[in-house]
Amino acid sequence: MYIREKITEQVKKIISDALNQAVESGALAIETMPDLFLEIPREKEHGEYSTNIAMQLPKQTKKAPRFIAETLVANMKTADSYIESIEIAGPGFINFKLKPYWQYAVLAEVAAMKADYGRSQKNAGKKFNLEFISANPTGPMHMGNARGGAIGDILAAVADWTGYDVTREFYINDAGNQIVKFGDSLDARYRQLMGEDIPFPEDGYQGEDITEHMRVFIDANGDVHRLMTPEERKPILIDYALNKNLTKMRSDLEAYGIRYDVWFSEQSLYDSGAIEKTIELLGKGGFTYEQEGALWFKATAFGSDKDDVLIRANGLPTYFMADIAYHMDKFVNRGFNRCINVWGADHHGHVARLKGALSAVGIDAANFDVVIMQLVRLLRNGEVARMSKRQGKAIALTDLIDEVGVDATRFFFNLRSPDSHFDFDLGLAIEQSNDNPVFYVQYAHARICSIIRQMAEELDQAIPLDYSRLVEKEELNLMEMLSNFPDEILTAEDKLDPSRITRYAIDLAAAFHSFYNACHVRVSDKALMKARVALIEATKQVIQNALGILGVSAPERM
RNA sequence: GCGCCUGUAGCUCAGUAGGAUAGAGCAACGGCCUUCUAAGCCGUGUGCCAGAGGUUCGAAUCCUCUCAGGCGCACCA
Repeated sequence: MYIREKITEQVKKIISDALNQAVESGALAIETMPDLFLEIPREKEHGEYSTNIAMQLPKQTKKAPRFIAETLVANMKTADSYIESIEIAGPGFINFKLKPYWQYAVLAEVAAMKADYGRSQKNAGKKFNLEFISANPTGPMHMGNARGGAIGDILAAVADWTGYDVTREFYINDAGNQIVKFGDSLDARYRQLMGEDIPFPEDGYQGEDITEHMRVFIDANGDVHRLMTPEERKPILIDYALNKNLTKMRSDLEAYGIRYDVWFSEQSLYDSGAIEKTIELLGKGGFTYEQEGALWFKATAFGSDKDDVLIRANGLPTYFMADIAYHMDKFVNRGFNRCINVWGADHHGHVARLKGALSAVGIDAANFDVVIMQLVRLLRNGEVARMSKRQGKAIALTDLIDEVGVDATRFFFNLRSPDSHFDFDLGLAIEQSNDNPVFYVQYAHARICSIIRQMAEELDQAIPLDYSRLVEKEELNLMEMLSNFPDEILTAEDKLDPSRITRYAIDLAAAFHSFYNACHVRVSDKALMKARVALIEATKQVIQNALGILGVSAPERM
């Protein structure tokens, strides 16, 4: 258990013991114990911890908040604890001031745990599935996928650090209508390249990549497919181009620092019979009915405002149907305890009905959550530009990474919480990449590395390491920041908000830069120097760990 | 019409399990390199927290309504 958590538990116990004591002695009459919530006050004068419990009890106890607070404080036993003093303030806050230098413990913790500092066992033994991006495999990925990629990959890392056994998963939409369209587009380009004068389908994929696929295909295969009927040829073209696209996606994503554990094919749900099984299960539960030749799901029974089609009148299952089977596979066949998907805001309408359907097949929908990420709006010179994959006007993910860099791209797209809407001006991003906050954090790391390199020879091994030499407020503040890291990860997981880690990294870097300017490491007092080297080494380690979660490099020189 | 997200400093955003005086970065201005990386630090100013009601000892945070922007509301995915 980390120092911060240890102290929090201790303070909570002291409060609840005091409360019990007060009740037993008859000083306070309480029927239901209130939830104990400790907060870390914004103002340092209010101590390290504060509780508002006395202000939650007047109704039950029929006593004034100040009186309750005084009674509680009188019952608190703080001997052998981290608490230095307790104070009642304002309308009835109880503020706890910790004994000086409790922060030193964190330096030993970081030194001991190193690259694992910040990890916890909270979710040990549980399987976590994170599905993200899952872009249509009908063309190259665009800039919009960059945000989902950063959010998903980093949230997966966060979950991993809380003890989960994490699987990163890409759902390949290789079935359904868009594949039909894909085939039509490929076939049209094929025939055009073969010299036929035929029109391109109106709603086809107009991107240059489709034509390029067919050009390469023809180079390799000549005209052996020319005399086939389109119906014979399309599956061959689709298979060819889909494989090409998936290979490209895989390598593009690896270049973006994302490696998936599972690439899950939608088509496999049809092939394995998973879809039929799910239909049967839903039917048995009485959640389906037929109408106008289609099979419907009673989504209204789960709070939706209308029912949804599972099987179309033409006999083909909908995407929704496949998605139910897909998530059943995750929970039931593969035994995941928790499944999270990252979806763009344009799919949010799908969440409620999928949760409903999962409940219908007996899955606890509370273990399934969707992080809805607001869409990135692309600006060009301050004007809104539409992104459309079908028209091939999107900015490719690879171009973005080439121009802005992997580190800056991942950092930038994980800087704001997923539900913030944000505008992305490509010109501005490239221009700004020089004072992108990612460099601020990396710079702190490089600075530390530089100092450590130079201190290596000057350190006196004979002098014992004595943390108590660290008393400056910048030093104490830095240690406090380090002690908050484990909790920051837990909160990020709990709130499904990986952007907290990015902002933590910035705050930590800021605490270091302040320290750097206030305190020199190279000082004539060798014992002080040694203690400060220990402090910056711990800082370096935590920056590394944080950047590691973000998938951003921690350069030793800049 | 219905639903989801958002509205906080000039700009981009934190803060939203209710808490004490609402915070950062950018931009502006003024300082700091004859010992460790100035991609840095220190300082100065700015807010009807979109608006109106309500709940509460206490509301940026919870509830209701209104306004504004984004996104949905298919036998597309």
